[in-house]
Amino acid sequence: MNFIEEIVEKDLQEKKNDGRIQTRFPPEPNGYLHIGHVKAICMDFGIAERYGGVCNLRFDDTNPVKEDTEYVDSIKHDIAWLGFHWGQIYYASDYFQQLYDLAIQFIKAGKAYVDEQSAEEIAAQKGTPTEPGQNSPYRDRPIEENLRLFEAMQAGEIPDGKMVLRAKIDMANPNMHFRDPIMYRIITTHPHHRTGRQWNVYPMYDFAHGQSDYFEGVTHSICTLEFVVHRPLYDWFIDQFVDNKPCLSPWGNNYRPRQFEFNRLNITYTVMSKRKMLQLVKEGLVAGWDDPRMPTVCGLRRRGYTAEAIRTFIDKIGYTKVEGTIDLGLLEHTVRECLKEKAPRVSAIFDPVRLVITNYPADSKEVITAENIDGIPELGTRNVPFARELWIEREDFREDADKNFYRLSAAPDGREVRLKNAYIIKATGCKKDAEGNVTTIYATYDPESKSGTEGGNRKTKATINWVECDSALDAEVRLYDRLFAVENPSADERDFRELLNPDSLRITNAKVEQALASAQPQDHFQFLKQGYFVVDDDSTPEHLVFNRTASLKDNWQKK
RNA sequence: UGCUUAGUGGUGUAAUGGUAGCACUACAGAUUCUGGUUCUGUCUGUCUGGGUUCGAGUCCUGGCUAAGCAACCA
Repeated sequence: MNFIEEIVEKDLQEKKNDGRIQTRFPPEPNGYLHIGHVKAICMDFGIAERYGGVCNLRFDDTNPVKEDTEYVDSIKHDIAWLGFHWGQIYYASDYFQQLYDLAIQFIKAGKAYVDEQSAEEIAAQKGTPTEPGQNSPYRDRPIEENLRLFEAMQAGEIPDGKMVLRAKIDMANPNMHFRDPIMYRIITTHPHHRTGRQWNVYPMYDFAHGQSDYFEGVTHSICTLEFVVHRPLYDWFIDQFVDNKPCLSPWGNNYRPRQFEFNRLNITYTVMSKRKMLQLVKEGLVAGWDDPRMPTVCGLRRRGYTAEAIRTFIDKIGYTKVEGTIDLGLLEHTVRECLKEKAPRVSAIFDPVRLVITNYPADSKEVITAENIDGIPELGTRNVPFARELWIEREDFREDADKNFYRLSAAPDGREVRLKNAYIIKATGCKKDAEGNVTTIYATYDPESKSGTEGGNRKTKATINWVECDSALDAEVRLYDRLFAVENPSADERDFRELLNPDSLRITNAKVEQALASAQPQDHFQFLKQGYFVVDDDSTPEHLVFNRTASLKDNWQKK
């Protein structure tokens, strides 16, 4: 149980807010969801699910300069894909009229004023964390004038940037957010994606978020740690009108939303900033928001991460107030765990070299029945053609092998190697081209050693995989690796674009077994000894494309 | 030199005054028709000084360190 759940259980026991639990997930529709958002999603939706409450989806669309419906659609799609269910869909823009009316109330109560200074002047007066700020010369403007000017702002009579509405609080407050925060600014350059040109003034986050929570009846407004300093202001704004009669919330005068904060997610070798992701996309450093190297939900999905794996990962890392960085290795471990009992095993040869079994009849062919996953017969079987000529991995053969090399070799120790699901063979020699590269390997097989038969029970030091030459299919294989070359790109003083891993994508071709002809996008496979792969969205039966989700652990290569 | 938040193995997370545990990583061994998987074992930890207490990771107090906060972003 994490600390938020403890708070919720205590609130439930104390019957706070009539024992009601309501959360919200409040994305700004200005980018695609990433795995950091998933942590928040699992919290917001998870709390509601576990404690009999509801979690609504609320788009925090108070800045038309950055926001777009493109993002609204992708956000909804990604949440649903993750397996969560929202109650209602709301938009902060649903409350523009209520917020405007509320702002008028603030003005009438002498708690807000229209400032005509430039952004620079306001910033200069704000002071610093260690020095108090100074009052604006417009701070004590008469209420009637404030009212008239605010209405003029909304009427479109004032150009962008010429006036703002500020709360009149305390320019010397040690919390910078209390130094007369801006409540409203004028934006006429961009139409709003939902309200069009209806509004010329838009509320700032601090004046929109808490009030929206309040209008909706949110009980636990859960967010990340950078909002801790905003919490007193969140409470202050609500304090100013919470006792109004009639009550501005349908939930009554005893209801009160509360904000709680947890640590955001950081992962090694990646960035979790929407701004940086947008830059990678715009500058073509990745192929798009759904590039399989991106930490976005759509990127992870295209990479082959399952919703289950992502949710399990979030579950493992927990929620605290400690800011840290999670090992990318844990995410990879989680997806391997998830896929290992789901992904059918198939052969794919990345660097093929021909193997000829000289004592196997040239005109003969057989079909081997292989379990999709060894030891899990419920997952079915597939047919694998076998014949005299096979593709095997170049690195599975060495002319001169030492004792640490278990695989195929014509070395005089007479070693035997098993062909996965088939026969035991022994190398007899090889042919090389003028440069000395092996072009063909020759071997003999033991006809009595077929897998599943009595004679096949013999132990071999190694098993290698193969694809029969005639029936093999060609496939494009995209080998993805970590996006960044350094563990913590955000902490590096260099520009983050200089820190990209030059080997984050390697494209190669492979010979794959016939059974993959019918593979559909998003189908998961394990290429034996290579790793987990997923069929790319661009894949077609004529041009198969596989993305590497994660490699297999390899204790041998490491040495 | 302000306000806020936080310091438990390499990483993340438990222990709510009573044996510092779990997961990942690393290493070693066993098993294996994937050098995968599985199993077993090992290494490594309470930021620091003082105090309260029979007993402190936990409570009190001083210090140190880190992060966030000065957008007409959210």
